[in-house]
Amino acid sequence: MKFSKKSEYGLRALLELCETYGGRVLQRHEIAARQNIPVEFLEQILLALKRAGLLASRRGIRGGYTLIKSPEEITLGQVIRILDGPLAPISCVSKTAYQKCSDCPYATKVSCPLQEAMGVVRDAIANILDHYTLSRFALSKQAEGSYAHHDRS
Amino acid sequence: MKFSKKSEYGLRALLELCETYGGRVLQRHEIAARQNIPVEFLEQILLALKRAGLLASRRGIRGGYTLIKSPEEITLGQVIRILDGPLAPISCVSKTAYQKCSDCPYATKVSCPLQEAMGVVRDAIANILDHYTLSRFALSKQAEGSYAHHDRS
DNA sequence: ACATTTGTCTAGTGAGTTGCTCAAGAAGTC
DNA sequence: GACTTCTTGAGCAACTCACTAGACAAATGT
Repeated sequence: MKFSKKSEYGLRALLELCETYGGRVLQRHEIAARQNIPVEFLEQILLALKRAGLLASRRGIRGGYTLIKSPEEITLGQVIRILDGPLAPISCVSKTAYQKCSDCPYATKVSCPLQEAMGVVRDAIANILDHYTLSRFALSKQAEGSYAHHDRS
Repeated sequence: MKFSKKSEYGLRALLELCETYGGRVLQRHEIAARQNIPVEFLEQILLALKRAGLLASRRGIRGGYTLIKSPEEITLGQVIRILDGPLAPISCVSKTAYQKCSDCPYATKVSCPLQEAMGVVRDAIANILDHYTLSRFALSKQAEGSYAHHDRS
């Protein structure tokens, strides 16, 4: 149940791009240096985000990347889906990439216990991540209190 | 962000063991056949659950596995942690397996945006899974309605 | 006693994923 | 047209996942 480095780097990169939103462009190496990310790997991530329509880019000496949508409009859920695929913990409960499980004996039945439980988890994750905007995300760069009640994990 | 087959199989196996709880033992091949799981793989899973104290076993011709704790006392969270490790989506927010992220520039700061966001996700997942008992899980074998509101995932 | 049937343990393995790296090319700028 | 940036694609070592295999230990039946 881990998110990949790709998502992590992507989100950290967007953090930088949020800061210069509306202003100047940022180059790969600037982002990479500030966020401590391998440049060549970061590049792939930025390209993916560009193809998904979040970023614009320019080549040449004054080139670089910019956010093309406002940080209010972008959610962590979007970004993670772009870089990591669907959020669902098992694919038979995914809304964006549903797949009937082949080996599960409940696949043909009316209800599946696993599907029931994992559906709840997926909804919870999606609910949080699809309402967590980049602007709120970038906010916690400066300050912040604590959150929610703490169980183990 | 997927759970492994190990967790899935483990939970499905426990579904069977719940049914005979307090009664007879179940053998690997019975569970495997009913739940459509490769026997030898299932074995590893059952052993792990045994070492964790959820199952007891007997060898020999009348041997097999039994649940040793009541389905009320076992949660999906426990099982998944045993088979898949910590629930936390990144290790710097794990309560059971915390690790300071080495490359993150916020690691030394007071707050990290990623940690903030992922902490919320972890709490949500843990909250659901640590309160979802095996008995409730086994319940949805017979019937069930739908749950929560549906966003994408 | 001894064969049979079960669980126990350790190691191996092929396929796929992750987290990068490299190199050649295309498009801007000066 | 030289230089700088993004763009594309391929490649690759290390690791994880989902199993598989085999030797061994204990319980039972005869």
